[in-house]
Amino acid sequence: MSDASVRRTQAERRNHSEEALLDAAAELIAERGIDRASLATIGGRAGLSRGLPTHYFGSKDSLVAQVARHAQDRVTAATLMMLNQDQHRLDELSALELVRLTVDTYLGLSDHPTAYQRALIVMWGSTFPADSSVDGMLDADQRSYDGWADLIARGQREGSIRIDMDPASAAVVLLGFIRGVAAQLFWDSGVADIDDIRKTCSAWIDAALAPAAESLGPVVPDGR
Amino acid sequence: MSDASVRRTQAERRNHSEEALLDAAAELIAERGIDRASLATIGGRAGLSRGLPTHYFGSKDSLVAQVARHAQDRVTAATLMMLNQDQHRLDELSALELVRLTVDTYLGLSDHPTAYQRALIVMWGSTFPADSSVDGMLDADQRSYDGWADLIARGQREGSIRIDMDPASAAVVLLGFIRGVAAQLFWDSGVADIDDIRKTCSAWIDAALAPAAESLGPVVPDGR
Amino acid sequence: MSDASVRRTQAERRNHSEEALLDAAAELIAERGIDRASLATIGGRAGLSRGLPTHYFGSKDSLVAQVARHAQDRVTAATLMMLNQDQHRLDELSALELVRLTVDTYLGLSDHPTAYQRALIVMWGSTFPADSSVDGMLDADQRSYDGWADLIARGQREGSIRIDMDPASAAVVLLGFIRGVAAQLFWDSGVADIDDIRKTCSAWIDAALAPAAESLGPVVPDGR
Amino acid sequence: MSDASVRRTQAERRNHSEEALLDAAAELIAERGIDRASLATIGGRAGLSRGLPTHYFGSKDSLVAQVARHAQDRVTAATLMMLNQDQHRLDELSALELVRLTVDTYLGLSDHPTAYQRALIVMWGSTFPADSSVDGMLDADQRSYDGWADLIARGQREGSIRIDMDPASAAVVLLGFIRGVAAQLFWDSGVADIDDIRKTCSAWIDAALAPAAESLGPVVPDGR
DNA sequence: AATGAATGAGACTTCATTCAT
DNA sequence: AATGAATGAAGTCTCATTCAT
Repeated sequence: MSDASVRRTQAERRNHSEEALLDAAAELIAERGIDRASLATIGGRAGLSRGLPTHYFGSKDSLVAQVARHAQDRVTAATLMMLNQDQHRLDELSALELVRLTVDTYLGLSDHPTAYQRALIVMWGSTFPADSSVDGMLDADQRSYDGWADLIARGQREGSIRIDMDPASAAVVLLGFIRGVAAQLFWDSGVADIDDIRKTCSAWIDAALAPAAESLGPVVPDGR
Repeated sequence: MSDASVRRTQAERRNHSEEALLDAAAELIAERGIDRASLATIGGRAGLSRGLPTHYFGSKDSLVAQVARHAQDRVTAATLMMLNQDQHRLDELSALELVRLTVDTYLGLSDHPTAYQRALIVMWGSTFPADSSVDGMLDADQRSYDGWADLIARGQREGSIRIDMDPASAAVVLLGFIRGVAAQLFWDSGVADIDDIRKTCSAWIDAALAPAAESLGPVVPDGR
Repeated sequence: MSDASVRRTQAERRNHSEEALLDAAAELIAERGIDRASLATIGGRAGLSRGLPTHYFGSKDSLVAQVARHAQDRVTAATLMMLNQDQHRLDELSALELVRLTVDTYLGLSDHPTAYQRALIVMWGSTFPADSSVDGMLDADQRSYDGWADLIARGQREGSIRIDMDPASAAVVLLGFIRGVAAQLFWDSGVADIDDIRKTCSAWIDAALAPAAESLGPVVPDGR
Repeated sequence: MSDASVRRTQAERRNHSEEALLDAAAELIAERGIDRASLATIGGRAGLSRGLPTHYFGSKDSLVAQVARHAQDRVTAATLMMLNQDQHRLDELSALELVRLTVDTYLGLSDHPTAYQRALIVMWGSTFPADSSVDGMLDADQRSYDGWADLIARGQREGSIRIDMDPASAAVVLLGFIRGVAAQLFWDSGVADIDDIRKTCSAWIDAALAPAAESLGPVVPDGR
């Protein structure tokens, strides 16, 4: 057994090291931000040498891009797993319920967010400067947008989501909403009760997306 | 003497230079982020010397803190001005209307955001890392929270805002929402029509905050 | 067994790999210089693994030394072959004619220099720094000097080369001349016509080495 | 007096430091070659800090380019000075005499070459790799070529240089000759007597450039 | 025998900061 | 008051080399 962990093929060693580096990178990015997470520190945190991150990933940008991809995949997977654990029959849910549950699950994860979740938000924050380009975030973003927009459009077709909204606009708002709230939650969690906030968010989403019969009519009624 | 108008006092010059440095800093932070906006570049952009930022502000952290404060003040002032321009009698508005208008105005500014607005969002993004401390952002944040929470509480008292929400939680969510959407808008503005998004946001806020009669009942109907 | 032709012995494979590595090294040295030709790149260029250069040659210095030796051998061999191809009866030529022909042949090769020729010049250039020691170049240099000095001394004895010159000095000058011109040719070949330059060089050598007086008339007499 | 050296204007300090850095760079390039002369060492050798070279020159390439320019200027100036010291009336010399004297003077300098002279040769050697670009060497080269070609053409017009040579080709060969011999001299000076070599070179140049026939007799006529 | 994983020294560069002018 | 010269820490990246497989 101990043999197995000591004697490994080179491929195994490589895989293990890469994984360790990605994990360490995510942790340090979550802690310090991209710029202040140095490659040397990442190598050290992974229990490896200073030079290995560059050696494997070629450049910091490239490593960061990999972290972004990895993080996205992990978070998506985690969300899906949580959804399934909640014993919902996913295929029976309406699009609206799916949206609400996904967001709720995601924010629920935020209670004890993984390094990758935090890293993802931190990396999002790093894209705010106009000249900044966090490689790999654009792709990921686009995928997210499209996913949400599709889901919303589906909801509109099946009647679970109000139709007086452009799916694209709604996706932008929704994504901003989720990320913005998550960002607040991760770091100001002292400020307010997290379950309270989850409930509030669920209610918001319902109120905002549900076809809402008569409630929406008067919302922006006579004014603007 | 007639000199007075030409030769400004040292205090005036100092004021002017400080202002120029803050402007330049905001611009560069908006463009590159805090870490990549160097003091030398800031001095240069302001048309002043390389050493002046340190000379005036003592340290980069301190300069950044000043930018944060300055930015917050400016953005608040700009929002107020826009609100007044729209010839509303502010004191006649309900708290809900005030929230909606403020957000709408703020996002409207986002169409052509000033350097300070963008800098503010960028600096917000810089606070995401767990260990990060952008001096001056915490204060500002707290002030914002409190302001929104107060406004919401007032709305609840006067009946324009639903009462089944903790004002503190709602403030967190609201602030996350506004900032998150603004962040998306600044950099993905190509993605969707900005007016569409403003409308969507207004509708969301109404839906989320309005007392909403019967709409809330069935939202989270059977359980949670 | 029939295997013999397909399965080469290990010795053969080793030979082949070593050759491939030397070739690749020469190419990369010619392209980038010694310092910037990395062992990994050399392995890759040879179609072999990254670790093989060190494995075979022990160290970079050692590999470079081998390249130097190899290059010298190759270039000498190529020059001899060209001389023979030109169907001269080498043993009938005077020492002066031999010098002239050798130089001319060498510069003729420079029209389409091999990687080894270029590498040799590049390595020569790398010896210019005072502290530099390109292993193996010193030996090679000494051999070259001696060869030229011997040839010149022979010419002086047989009367084809003027006697008011120290053979050693003349060898230094001659070698500097050839290499310097070759270096110019390889990289500034656009500057002037290569055949023109060859002719000029031949004339120079004749003028410089021939026993004066009547020597210049017949130097480039009837032919070339 | 000591005051003067301690209290200097900033411009003086800057100038002094720049000069010191260029000198140190030339020395170290001459000793180790461009690649192995590190900026840190250059700063140290100049009695200044590690970071200053980049701080002033922006990049190593840029520093090297400045060294090249500086070196060329210095060497040219030194050669001219030597020529003048030799109490020749420069304007009375024929072009051929000028060529011979210049080369001779230059090689004479090579007895105790300055750091800049050696650096220049080393940098020339660094241009041999095909992909190499030592910024500023190309310009310098072109200027040298043109200068020599002009001088040769003038000699051909005035009759002191043989006309059966393309000035451009002759310039290439001449430059290769000088540099090649200088390269040999700097580092193999043990090999042969330097005065012998100078004489040999002078004789070569005369033999090669003089208008043939009767020219060779008197070339090294009365002594040297 | 051969591969390539891993290390760590050393290079260039950026930049906040200190200090002389 | 203001400038900018100078420093040195820290970061990214390259690469020869060592070592396990």
